[in-house]
Amino acid sequence: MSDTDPRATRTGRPRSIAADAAILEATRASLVDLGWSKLTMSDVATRAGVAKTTLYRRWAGKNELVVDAVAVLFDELELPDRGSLAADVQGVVLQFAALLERPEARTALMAVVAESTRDDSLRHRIRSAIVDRQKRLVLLGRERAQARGELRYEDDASAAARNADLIFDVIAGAVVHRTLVSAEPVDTEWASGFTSLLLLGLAGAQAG
Amino acid sequence: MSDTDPRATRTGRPRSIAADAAILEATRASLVDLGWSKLTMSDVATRAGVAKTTLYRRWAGKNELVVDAVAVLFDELELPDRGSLAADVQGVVLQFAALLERPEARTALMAVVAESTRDDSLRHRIRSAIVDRQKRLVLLGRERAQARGELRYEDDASAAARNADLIFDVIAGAVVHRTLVSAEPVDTEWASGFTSLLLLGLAGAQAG
DNA sequence: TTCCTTACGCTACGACCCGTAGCGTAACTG
DNA sequence: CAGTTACGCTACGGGTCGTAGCGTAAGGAA
Repeated sequence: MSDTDPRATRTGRPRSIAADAAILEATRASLVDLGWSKLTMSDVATRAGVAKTTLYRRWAGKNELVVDAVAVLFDELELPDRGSLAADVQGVVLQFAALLERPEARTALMAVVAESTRDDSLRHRIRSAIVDRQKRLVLLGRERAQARGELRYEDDASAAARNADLIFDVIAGAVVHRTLVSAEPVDTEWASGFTSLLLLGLAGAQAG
Repeated sequence: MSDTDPRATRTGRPRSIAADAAILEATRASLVDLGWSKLTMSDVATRAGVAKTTLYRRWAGKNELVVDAVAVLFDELELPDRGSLAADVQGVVLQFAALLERPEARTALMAVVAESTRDDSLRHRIRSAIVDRQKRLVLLGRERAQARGELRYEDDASAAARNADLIFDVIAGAVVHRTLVSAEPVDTEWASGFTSLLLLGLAGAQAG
């Protein structure tokens, strides 16, 4: 979570896992109250009832701390089988949108992505802690659609992977852009319009 | 640009427009060298050969300054008629992607969007300075496609507006997400795959 | 238990940036 | 000319950063 994690039987006093939980919780609370830019390490430490030095012993800085604090929110994402590809897409869109409604996610997500443009290790951390958690849903949804006969099984494995990446960027990108850039709500109506656009395409959606 | 702009014949020494240009140029340079998080007002002032107080006389802070500094990059966006809707979409995707290749845009865009989640006035500034510049292209592209007969003219004006907004979020969102979150290049191949997905839909693109 | 090792809380610190006030000077208007 | 506004410069209090140093707490090993 915080550092290299050699769970080998180490000697000495172990790190308090209660402190870990308290710090991440305090980080989310601080994000809600202050937002990304005004969040400070001192404030988080105070809220968590922990010394500031303890934070720096576990996280390199604000970026890494916030990524870990927000990552757990993405564990909530699920993809129950709603019976059809369209229903599954719409469901995941609304679920992701609900996540972006949370102020701690809104203010933190774009900020850490912005930082990651100049920090490779941060980008990898975001990928494994957040992005991969979302991409699972795309792969799962495709499998189901293929099993239902709604999508073909693809021959070329690398082409299939590229396609999954494409669809992931389209879905996640559209929801994020709608929510944070256009600052308009992702309601059922929008999700339904987006779904039919994704499934039928521009001309097809207009006809149907 | 910087403030309320009552171009009424004002008395006193006028603001140096040369300083404006130097400041915005210095801001972009500082973004390239330092990135968003390490950019400081003092640094920009020094680069521009201007007193720090001059910056604060024109911009409320780092957020507003960077938005204005980056906004001009979006003036480059154009939509030459490439003969078909598909070609126009692919063209605008590649053009937007090229813009996001510039380090000053990469590091600044997501950062100011993140800040805008807690600052309404900043959000409005981004909308008028950046977002609207992009949305023009969508409207223009749709007009052309309708003139070509590739898309229907829509009866309901509000539904048409919602549809344009949807398409805008899908295109811009996908490119941004691919570039900054997935951190993969938007090359001709990806743009072509995205275009056929957008036009034909999931099933259609797979068949074709 | 006693030693060894590591984590913790606390304090203090230099470095840096923020945003503003105050001043004298420069530039333009009527 | 006088009046008005912008500019450069300096200085300041307030805040955050990230680290060092210390004594203490909590585990494992002999």
